[in-house]
This record gives sequence, C-alpha cells and structure tokens, in this order.
Amino acid sequence: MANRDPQQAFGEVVRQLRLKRGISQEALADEAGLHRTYISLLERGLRNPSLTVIQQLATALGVRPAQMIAEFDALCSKRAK
Amino acid sequence: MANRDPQQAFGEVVRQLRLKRGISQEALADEAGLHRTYISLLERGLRNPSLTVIQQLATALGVRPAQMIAEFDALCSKRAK
DNA sequence: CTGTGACTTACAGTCCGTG
DNA sequence: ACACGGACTGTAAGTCACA
Repeated sequence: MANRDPQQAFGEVVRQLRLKRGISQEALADEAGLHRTYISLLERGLRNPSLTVIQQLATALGVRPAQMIAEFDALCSKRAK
Repeated sequence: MANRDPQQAFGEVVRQLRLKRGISQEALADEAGLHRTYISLLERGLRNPSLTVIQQLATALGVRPAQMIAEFDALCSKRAK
C-alpha cells in the first residue's frame, strides 16, 4: 500500500496541466522562472520539487497550488492500490 | 502583490495542525519520520520543504496534502494583500 | 519541550552540450 | 520541441550540543 514514486505522479500532473495549456516545456520554464531542462526532469519524475517551486509552477500553469496537489494526490492514491 | 514569505506561512499551517492534534514537535517528528529540530525550523519558516516532506507531514498530521496546501494557500493570499 | 547555530551530506536547480 | 548526459552551484535534509 505504500505510495509508488510520488514525484513521478507529480511529474505527470505538471505535464498534463502543461499540455492542457498547449505550451512547451521551454515556455513553461520561462513563465515559472525555472530552467528548460529542469521541467524535463520534473515531468519524468526525476526531481523532488520544493514548496516554492510548486508555487511557481502552479502560478505559471494558471492553477492554485492546492489544485495541483489535489490532482497529484489523486494520482498517488490511484497507484498506491 | 508578491507573496510574502511562503515558507513562513507553511510553518504556521504545520504548527496549527500540530497543536490542533495536541502533540509535541517531537511526537510529530517521530510520526513523520523526521527530526525534532527540523520540525522546529519548519514551523518558524526557516526551511523550504520538498514535496516528499510535505507528504510525510500531512500523513503524520492526519490530513491530505491538498488540504494542507489549501490552508497554506489561504494564509499566503491573506498576507499577499 | 522548544529555539538556535554550526555542521556535513544529498540532491535541487542551472547551464553547457548531444541526438 | 524534447530526452538525456556531465559538471557545477546553491540549498534542503538531517544531526548535534547547548540555551
């Protein structure tokens, strides 16, 4: 029942929200004030973002941090089964 | 309109949730698998927690990560004004 | 029980490239 | 536009002794 790869779940949330907005990783990185390659790592579940990065990401994606975490949470529970 | 000290806001959320459960920093640290002093730093807004720490904290506090972030978010907007 | 300063180690996050 | 690599800087993680 242990959660499987929480950061991978977070990466998927980022990717889905990004694609929903129809922008590139580079564009997102730019809006979030982060780096191109970092978004790539993040979406592939290879990085564990800090609170501030989560906030920046949420802002850049036009959603509330809580909304992002809620989706992330749903994904986590889904795979935890 | 820039957010003021997001991590301080997060610290307050942790503290309030902890006090609501009536447990000590040490007890929380123990349940979250973190260290006593780290909780202290966190509550005083001196640490910027990562996603995994947020998850551990939420679990230990008996709330969902999204709920924590929602309260954190509310606090942030309040002070951002 | 908690705050604090100092400290080491791990990894977040940037930047240079490549295919 | 993206994945992926190596190398680098900064900072979070985690622990300690002491007030």
